[in-house]
Formats: sequence, structure tokens, C-alpha cells
Amino acid sequence: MAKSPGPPAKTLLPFDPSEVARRLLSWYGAAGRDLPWRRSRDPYRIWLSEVMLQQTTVEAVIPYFERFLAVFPDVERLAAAPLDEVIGLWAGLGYYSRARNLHAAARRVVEEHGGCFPDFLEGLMALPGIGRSTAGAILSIAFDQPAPILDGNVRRVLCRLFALEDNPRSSGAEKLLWAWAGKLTPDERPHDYAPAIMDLGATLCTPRRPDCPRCPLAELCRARALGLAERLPVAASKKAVPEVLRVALLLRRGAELLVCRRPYRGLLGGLWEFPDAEVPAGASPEATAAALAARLGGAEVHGVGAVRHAYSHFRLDLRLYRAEFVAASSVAEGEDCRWLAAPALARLALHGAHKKALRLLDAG
DNA sequence: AACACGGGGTG
DNA sequence: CACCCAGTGTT
Repeated sequence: MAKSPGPPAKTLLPFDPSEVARRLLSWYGAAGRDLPWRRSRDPYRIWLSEVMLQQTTVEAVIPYFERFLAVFPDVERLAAAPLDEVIGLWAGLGYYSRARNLHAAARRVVEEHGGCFPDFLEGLMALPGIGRSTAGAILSIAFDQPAPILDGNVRRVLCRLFALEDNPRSSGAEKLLWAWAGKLTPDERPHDYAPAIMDLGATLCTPRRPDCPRCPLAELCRARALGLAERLPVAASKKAVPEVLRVALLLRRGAELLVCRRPYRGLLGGLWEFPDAEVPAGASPEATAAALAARLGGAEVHGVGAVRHAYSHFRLDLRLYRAEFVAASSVAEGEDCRWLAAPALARLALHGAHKKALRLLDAG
């Protein structure tokens, strides 16, 4: 069977794509946001901001971006830093594999590319932590190439503009969205077009209550014409998240508490925490805490409260116990386990749940 | 409590 | 290719 020429019918645009770019660029000139990473076209800054913005809001990113740049003003400085310092500056942003990948990518840019970021798609995507969308953002914003992006904001804008009623994460929808994104990306001023369409999604074409009357694309928008703007994109089916019960031990030796570093791979990789353990089915938190304390040379276990913390795929119910260090134990006092007093604890890259635990302890 | 948010890894 | 994994802030 002969393959029919031309694109699949669904990718045919109901309007002139240059009209979308024209309207967006005009709107962006008047309404675009002034953000720290938009004051330069330095690929390092664009890359850093895009990686931080994966899974994170602009408001949360700004202070991290500024602090990070102050410590690591260029890719060479980042590559030369120990991983722990990078994770420390990342603590609180979440998705810590991003920090590990950032560090690994910086080292490869320095070692394999002489400190210059690749200016082509395959070169960028070969770096850890850079997928097609982040590569597109770097190519367009830093290198002014007409490369499409498809982040969450753009995905939502396109779902509405084309009234896509399928689940946008399905593989078919994903292909369509990338095709549309490519057709809409102009050859002129791609470095302005990319932030323009991202800003539209962030400020007007918002997940809830989109501000269609002020949208520069309103007259072109299929969802608006069909009265679907508020209902698109369709929500992905949600799964029930399990609840996990754990205990954390605030083991005191004088004014100091014992903290341990998590393995670099996996959940909360490289972050610090108080010793903790899952409460086995059928066991009590108290007994679990007492057993944990005994292993670590602690005694006199007392409950001091609880914190709850929501992760992407489970909820944590964390019971806190304090205990006194009474006996020498096999606790390693090496790189991954330390006794620290309050000032050092406050500076430590503790993960969110145990930061809450520390605050609760300070309050009580 | 529900939702939003890219990339990596596995089978 | 389809599916799973992963943290925090906002609403």
C-alpha cells in the first residue's frame, strides 16, 4: 500500500500558523514577564532555569536560581563543585535526580564540549536531564533556532487552541502536539516565541479559569469556539495514593542529634534525614522506634509528635520519637552519619518531611 | 484534598 | 511502546 503524501489530516492547521506567532510576539512584547533568566541568552542560564522549572513553579525557582548562580556563575564552576554542594543548593526544590543530572551534564559539557553547550538537538538530548522539550527551549531561547518546545504550559495552550479532546499524555496525542508545536514555531524570533507561548500558558491560558477575553489567540482558539476552554485538557485518570507509616528517631547525644545521608540514587537521593524506619504491618510505631533506637545505642524512647508529608506517589505519616544515646553502638560516624547540633542542623540539606520534624521539635 | 509539573528507566 | 517513578507549592 502506498503511503499517502502529506501530513495526517489531523495535523492540518485551521489557520495560518504565522498568525499565531504574530499575535503571540505582539502580546509578549507588551505583557511578557521579566524573569531573572530572561536578562541573558547565556545557554548555561537558560539550561539551569529550564531544569529548575521542570516540575516547579516560577515563584519557587527564582530564589534558587539566584543563589545557584551566585555560587556557580558558569558551567565550569558547577562542574568543578562536589555533588553534595549542588544537592545542598537544590534542597527543597524536589525531584533530586535533577540535581544529580545537572551536575553530571555540567561535567560532560566541560569535558566533552570544552565548556560550550551543544547547539543542536541530538547533542543537547544526549546530556542527562535534557529531553526534547528542554533541548527545544535551549535551542530557541539561547541559540535562536526554530526548535519547538512542549512543556506543560505549551501543552495546555495547544490542547485548547486545537480543541484536543484526547488524553494529552497518550502517545498519539503526544505526536500530534509535537507536530503542531513544530508548525507553529516561527523562523523569525524563535527566542521570543518560546517564552511568549510559555507565558501565555502561565498567565492567561491557565489550568483553571483561563482569561480568554485577554488572550491574543482567542479568535483562533477551537476550544473557545466550542465552549471547551475550561474543560480542556482532559484530566488524566488519577490513582489512589497509598499511605505509608514510618517512625523517625531524634537520637540525642548532649545537644547533638544523629543525622544520616540517604543514598544518592533513589528517593530524596543525597539528602539528609534522621534515622527512620517503616512500621511493619502489625507492629506498633512505638515498638518500631524502640527497636531502631536499640540498634543505634539509644534508650528512653518517647513520642514527640507526628508530621504528614505528601509525595507524588504516596503519603507519609511520620511519627517522631526522641531517645537518649546511652551506649556505644555500631553507628558509623563517617561521611554518611553525623552528630550535629541545632545551628548545623538548620543548614543541613534535610528533606521536607524531616525539616518539618525539626521545626516541630524546635517549637516544642 | 486535588492538581500541576519533564525526564529517566524498565519490560 | 506503554508504563512506572518522582517532591513541592498552589488552589
